[in-house]
Amino acid sequence: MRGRLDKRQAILDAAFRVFAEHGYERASIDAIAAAAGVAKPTIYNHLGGKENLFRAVMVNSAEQFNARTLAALDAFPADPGDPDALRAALVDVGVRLGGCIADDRALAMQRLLLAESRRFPDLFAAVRGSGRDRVHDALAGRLARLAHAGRLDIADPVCAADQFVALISGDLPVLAMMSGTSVRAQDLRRSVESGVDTFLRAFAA
Amino acid sequence: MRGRLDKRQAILDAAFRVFAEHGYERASIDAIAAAAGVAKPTIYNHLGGKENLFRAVMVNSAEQFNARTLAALDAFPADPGDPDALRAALVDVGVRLGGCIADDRALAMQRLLLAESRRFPDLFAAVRGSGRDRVHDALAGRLARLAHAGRLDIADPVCAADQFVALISGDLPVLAMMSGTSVRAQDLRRSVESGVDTFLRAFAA
DNA sequence: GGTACGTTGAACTAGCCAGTTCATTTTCTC
DNA sequence: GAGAAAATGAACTGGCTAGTTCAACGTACC
Repeated sequence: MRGRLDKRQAILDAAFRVFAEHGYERASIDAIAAAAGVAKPTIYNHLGGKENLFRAVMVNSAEQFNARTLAALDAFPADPGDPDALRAALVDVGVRLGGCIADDRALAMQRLLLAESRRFPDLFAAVRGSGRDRVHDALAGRLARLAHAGRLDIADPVCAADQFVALISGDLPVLAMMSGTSVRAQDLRRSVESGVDTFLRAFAA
Repeated sequence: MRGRLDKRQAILDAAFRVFAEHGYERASIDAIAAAAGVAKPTIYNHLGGKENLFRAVMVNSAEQFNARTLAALDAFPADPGDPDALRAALVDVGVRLGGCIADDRALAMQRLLLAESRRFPDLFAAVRGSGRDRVHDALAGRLARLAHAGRLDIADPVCAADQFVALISGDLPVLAMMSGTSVRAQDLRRSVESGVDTFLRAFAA
């Protein structure tokens, strides 16, 4: 590690923006340096080269995304009580979780990971190991607890967790990524509410 | 339209492969020409340039994908009869539909569309207008018919169609795209079966 | 203030690539 | 077979970019 921390962070932030805007190939180091307010050699001093820079940006971004997603699960109720409270609690968690998934930064990150998956196969492992699997495990644990409390009737909590996530977000993230637009809050909320309703029709005890 | 049809098709096929392998930026016209067995100027004669070529490849690919996906819905039963037959029929359709969605070519296409969505915003409209919306509409229509036949209890067929697709595929396609692997048939089948089971727990009459 | 380290702006290099040109060959149609 | 259109291989052009170099300047620490 060399150089000033504030320079390094400015580089990472700027690089994320430029990569998100132009994609890996068309994001030039010159543009990133200008956006970061540093000289081009400074980027090489700190991050070594374009590939390393991209890796650092992606790993950094994934860590933030995962932390936010796990934090969204802190709102998960151990036992919310009656069915109305259960629905409200699941909608709340769904909106929080869906908010993380559908966040513009998260979508930009995912699009970059998808676009560059062939060039950076190691990044998939980093993202999956540190994030998606842990989030789904944590969610499965919470669903199992609700089942144990007699609120849900679930045979396989891991599967139910996967389906909960699939139901609340549907294809909103992919469509937003493709269209280059943001997921609107009302669209997300509607998706979460109908997703939770379907989830409860299937799994409420 | 100039040139020989077989040359044009060879170019489109080869271009798809090279774009899928290397992404838009790193796919060189030289490489595409070599893969197609044509001279570089032939590509310019037929397709005009790299951007037009990419558009033609994507539109062509999306049309094939959409035709296949709509055809998968032809297996949808008007009224399969008893609950076991309904489940079996939905699993069959799910596997067919999921097979289209998770097909390697479809995943490659989607990854390219996602990666290049900012450069080619018009492609999203082409894909959405000709495909995804029609497929979901067709699926909603068939679900509504099952509801009318008293087999399903569905308030909103469009929403139910979206959720059916979300449940059967989950995040298998995205994970496959990110990891650069294929969706395994057994994984897809398991996802479809548990997805259909959840769907029926929620919506069976 | 002196020293060491980090940063800078400008210039450079080598490689890559989309698009173009052209004389020649091939293919197709009559 | 003749003529027109399509295709070819080779070479070229101009633009772009990752990475490098360097003298000079800026910053931090003692």
